[in-house]
Amino acid sequence: MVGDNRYNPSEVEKYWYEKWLESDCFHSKRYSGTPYVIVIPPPNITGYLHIGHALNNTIQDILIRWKRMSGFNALWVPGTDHAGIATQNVVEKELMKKGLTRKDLGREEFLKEVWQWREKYGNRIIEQLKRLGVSCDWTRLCFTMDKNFSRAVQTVFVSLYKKGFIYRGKRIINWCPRCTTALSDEEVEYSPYNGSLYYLRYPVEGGGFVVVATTRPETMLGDTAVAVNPSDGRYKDLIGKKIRLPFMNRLIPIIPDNQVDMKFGTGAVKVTPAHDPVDYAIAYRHNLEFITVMDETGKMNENAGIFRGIDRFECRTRIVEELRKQSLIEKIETYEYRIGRCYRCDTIIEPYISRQWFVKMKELAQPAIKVVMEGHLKFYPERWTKIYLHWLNNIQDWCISRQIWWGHRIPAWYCSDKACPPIISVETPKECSQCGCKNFVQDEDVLDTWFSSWLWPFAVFGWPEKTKDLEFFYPTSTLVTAQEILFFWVARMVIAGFEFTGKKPFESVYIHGTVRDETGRKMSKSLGNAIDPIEIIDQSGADALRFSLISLTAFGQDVFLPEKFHHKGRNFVNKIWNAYRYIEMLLEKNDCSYIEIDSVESFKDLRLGERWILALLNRKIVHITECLNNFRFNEAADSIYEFFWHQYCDWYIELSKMYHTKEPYLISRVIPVLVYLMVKLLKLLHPFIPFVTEELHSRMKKITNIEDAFITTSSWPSYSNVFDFDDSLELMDRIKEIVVEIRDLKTFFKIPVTKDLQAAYHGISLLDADEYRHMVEFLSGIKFQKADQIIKTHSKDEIVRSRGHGFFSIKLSGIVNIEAEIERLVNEKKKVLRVYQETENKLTNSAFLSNAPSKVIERTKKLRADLELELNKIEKNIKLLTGDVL
RNA sequence: AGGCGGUUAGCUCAGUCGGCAAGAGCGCUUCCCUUACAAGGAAGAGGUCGUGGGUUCGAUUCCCUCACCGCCUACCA
Repeated sequence: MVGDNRYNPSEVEKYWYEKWLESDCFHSKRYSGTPYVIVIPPPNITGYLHIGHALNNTIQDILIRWKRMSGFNALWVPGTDHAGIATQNVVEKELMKKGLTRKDLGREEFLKEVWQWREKYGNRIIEQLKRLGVSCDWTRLCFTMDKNFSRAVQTVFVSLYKKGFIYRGKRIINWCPRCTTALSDEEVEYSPYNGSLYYLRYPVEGGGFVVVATTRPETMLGDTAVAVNPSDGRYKDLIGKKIRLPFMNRLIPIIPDNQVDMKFGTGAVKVTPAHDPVDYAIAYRHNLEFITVMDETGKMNENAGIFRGIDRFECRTRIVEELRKQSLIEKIETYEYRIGRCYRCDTIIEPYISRQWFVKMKELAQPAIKVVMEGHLKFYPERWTKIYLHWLNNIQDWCISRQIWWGHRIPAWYCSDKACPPIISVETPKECSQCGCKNFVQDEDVLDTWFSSWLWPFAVFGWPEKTKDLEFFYPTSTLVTAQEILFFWVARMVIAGFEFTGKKPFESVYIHGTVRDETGRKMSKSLGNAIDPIEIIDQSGADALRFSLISLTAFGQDVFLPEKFHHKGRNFVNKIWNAYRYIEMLLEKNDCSYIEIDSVESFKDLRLGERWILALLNRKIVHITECLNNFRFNEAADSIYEFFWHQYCDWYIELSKMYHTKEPYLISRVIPVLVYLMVKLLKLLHPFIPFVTEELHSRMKKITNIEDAFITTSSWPSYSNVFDFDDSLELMDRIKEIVVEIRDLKTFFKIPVTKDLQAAYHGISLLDADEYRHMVEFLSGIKFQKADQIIKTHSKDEIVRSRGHGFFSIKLSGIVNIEAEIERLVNEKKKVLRVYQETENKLTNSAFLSNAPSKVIERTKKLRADLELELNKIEKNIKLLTGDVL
């Protein structure tokens, strides 16, 4: 026999991935057939493969392999994302080890460093993806900083600017003092924070105090007003009066504004227009002064008076101390609130006023809303539709400039000498049309990484050029992604799709759940709770990882992974491996070197076992295909698992052992059917566990007439009329029932397996047929004789059982524990009686009879009949055992 | 504050249109190293389907209430 009894994935996986690549198995055809296209959510070049990637990419791979086998011209475009802030952070950290900052190097040198880093590590995650077995077309590997991609980004910027959708303005934005850059609203993550609410006493000019509550006392240095609600009786008289701001000695007005919540704090709020979005809005309405009191690193600046040069949090402490000394602290309450942090470095965000570039989103968003409203772009699960629409309907302007160096530099040019309006163009301008000067400086800032990612579905095909690829492969088919980037990426891609190509970028979006640990936390490196997929692949193989992950992830539901989750797939793959070994062994034993599958001859004059398993295969093919059509991956995976293990292996393979070596039926029918099933099952399994199926397919090729060079480029199984053996399904179920009943009886009475048992049956007409009786005898390990008299001649060493279909008895030479059997029967009777009663109630209920569909009534009637029969038999059995004669 | 998801076996979870004698994997119990597989086989135990109502002939499933867990949005300083 070939191979170890344990499947060893490591060599197999390496071998086949190389083979697939060598043979261009994952290439799409230019340009024929019906395209099915997926673009990968490009992983960040600084990233390592985590379990979330594994799930995301396994799903895509299942879809693409399934579609490829189903005859589509399947294309999966891979790529990576330059991840501006993250990558810059990584490289800066490297520099720091040498005691250098990016500023020491200067922009140009620093970018060289980053490019070098990316050459060295940028494809690390791609290599990890390959280990997962993903079938991307690697000849199309894209990067968001590729030349053509840059061109797409610049083109988009210019186009939007010309249409008036991009503007530059001084606004309050989210500022990360560590990354020293602006962030968009989406790049800020909020989390609970145990802080304090400080009640500050502001002296009113002319006597008295107003108490204001704040969580950030240090911002008081930039206060330019105190606001109260105009309908707040407490403060009516104060409106229009002035406050002398502590430390700054500045007079600031008390103003009325409806946005002030009377119920919160004291109902009076300090207004710091340059450091708070709400205050900014108030200030805008009241024409207040904007005073910035911090610098870009979060230190207090020259406007902070005596606190200049102190870090913002240190300043907070100092100010509170000082105010306390001056009796200007009313009280301090502990207060939990949500605080925004930088999604890249976790630093607390400072709302900060600065000049940035923005995209007006409202109008651009309209087609993206419409397409979903009209049902031309669908989300799976559907509930994301509402969340998507809610965001788009409330969309805010998008801050796209970043004060970093790594990224697409903003194509805005300023005259060196004069303050002309910026010139926006892809190329360096030659001459300013306003002042005629020829010297320009380019805007220092780069664009938000997502400002390039949102072009992904068409930029990967060469847009803005009108390429053949674009024409043929775009729009793409399905986008597979996680909920976290629905706004960041998905919604913006739809917007960009319509704005720049006039088309939706994809037909449907499947949003899978987030992978969490047992306690419900997101898996992340910083939490130290991450399961490393590469480690699992090393140990148990990519197939094991993929199958386990998919099987455990319900449609669109978050998944909580227990520690040994991957054992399910590992054990399953091992089972498949061994089933194959059995077939190979069987062929050897029977001198079969070559099996012609799909030959009409093999499917003639089949017995029950063959008819049954083929009919079941038919059903499975339909069901699994249906599941995949509906993104129900776990259901598909579990369905094949059940069929392969618990039908094919547990019953059909076992049944095949009933035949003697070289028995004609074995050779002419059983072996071909076994092989046929294996061939088809491997195909059904291939999208889920590509490696082991390819390996076994290649082995099958040597012994059968299958011609496909690779399973991955072979065809998906379909329903076959030849196997319309539906009558066999119920019949086989009954045989299985009888077998299980006998096995149970044997276990119950602790009868050794090997013991050659004589048994008799009565009233089970099924067993009158030699074929079926032999099956039961073989599978349950007893020998039958027909004996009508048995139930009348019960003796102590004979045990009688029944279930639905009659009686059988087994003659034992030893002692049987009659009491145990009686107890079991009594319990059984109770159980059956309860259900029988429920059924009876239904069927005597006229409302049920008149309202329920006839199908349900029929089913219920049949159930009642079965239960009644069973009850009778249990009772008779009890009588027999207690010695009552019938 | 609003929205969404969850609550089913000891654990992790399925369960589509309302009708099942409510399922799986792991774990557990008993037996078995029977020549595909001990990462295995056979048999079995284990559930008031979160609470309280409602609709219905019939509810794990639909509606409402509440509780707890989680997530996402939001300008309460």
